[in-house]
Amino acid sequence: MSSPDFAKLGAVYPRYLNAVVLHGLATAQAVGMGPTDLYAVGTLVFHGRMTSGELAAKTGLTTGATTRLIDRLEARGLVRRVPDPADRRRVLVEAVEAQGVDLDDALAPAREKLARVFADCTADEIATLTEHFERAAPAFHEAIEAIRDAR
Amino acid sequence: MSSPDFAKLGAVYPRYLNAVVLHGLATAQAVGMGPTDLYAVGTLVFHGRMTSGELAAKTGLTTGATTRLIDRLEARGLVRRVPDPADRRRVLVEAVEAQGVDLDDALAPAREKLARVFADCTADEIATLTEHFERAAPAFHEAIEAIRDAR
DNA sequence: GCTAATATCTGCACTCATGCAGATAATGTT
DNA sequence: AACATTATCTGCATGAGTGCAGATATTAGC
Repeated sequence: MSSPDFAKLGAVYPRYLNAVVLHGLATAQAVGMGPTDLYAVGTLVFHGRMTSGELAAKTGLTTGATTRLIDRLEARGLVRRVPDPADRRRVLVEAVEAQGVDLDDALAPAREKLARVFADCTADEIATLTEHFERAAPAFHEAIEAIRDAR
Repeated sequence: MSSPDFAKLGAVYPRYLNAVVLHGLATAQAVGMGPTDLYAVGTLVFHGRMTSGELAAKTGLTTGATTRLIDRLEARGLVRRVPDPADRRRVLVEAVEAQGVDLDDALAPAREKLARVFADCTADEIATLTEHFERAAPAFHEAIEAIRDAR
């Protein structure tokens, strides 16, 4: 068995990440969402319910701007405000499970085209890919923390 | 050999894509770039040099707004204007190969953490992943086209 | 050569997200 | 019970990105 071909990976991977990010931006634009809104929803989906203040910290916005952010997302039905029973000053924000229909429509092409890519894979390959995705996702989130802390 | 576990993939994959997009947004924000600027640079890197008008079509902006977009990117040194020798009305825009140092810094954490993920893979796994990235990138770009055309 | 069409650029105005500062409500502290 | 602290929200102002319409330069057609 030969050693891993990291050179080829290094050539392919940046273009791949680029494509994923571009697709994310195109999707957001298609449903009329700005980058902050997209980021906030993604953060809430990943980390789960959090307070308005925590969301402000994650996004780097002031608490005032975050209030407006939540207003926008709530108006779109992407997010829900839940009063914190333990501390009635606080507002918990959570992503609504059934995301908007328009968002679903915008993601349909990617779903279809990627399903075709995955369909050609063997069971072993799917297992390899799944494990990679499982490990890479936290790595990206750690990198996000590092970027934020560096500022 | 069992059949591919698409159920698990379906559970893991959206969170992974979410993480990639979030990281892209955080990176852009860290270097003070807006979503359009990020999208434009990514498009130029992927598709290579193109005219101002073509970039306008890709981004969905008017030609006027695109002029300002190119101004911003050029001021940052991310992009270069090249006069078209065949048609002197036209301006070709191309990504500068040596991207800004600050962008490189912002990507460093991701590089490091992902290198660790890839380091644990066998040569076969790297090959599987590389092939997937190679096939998925065009799929995302096709999806982008589909989203754009649908509007 | 003259006119029409095309590509990019510029002036102006507008929208929208955001920061800032103060207001309101709730909790903790003594 | 009074006061300080904390969390979210609101009013106002600002700035960045964008559309629109017209200007300029170049090419194509007759």
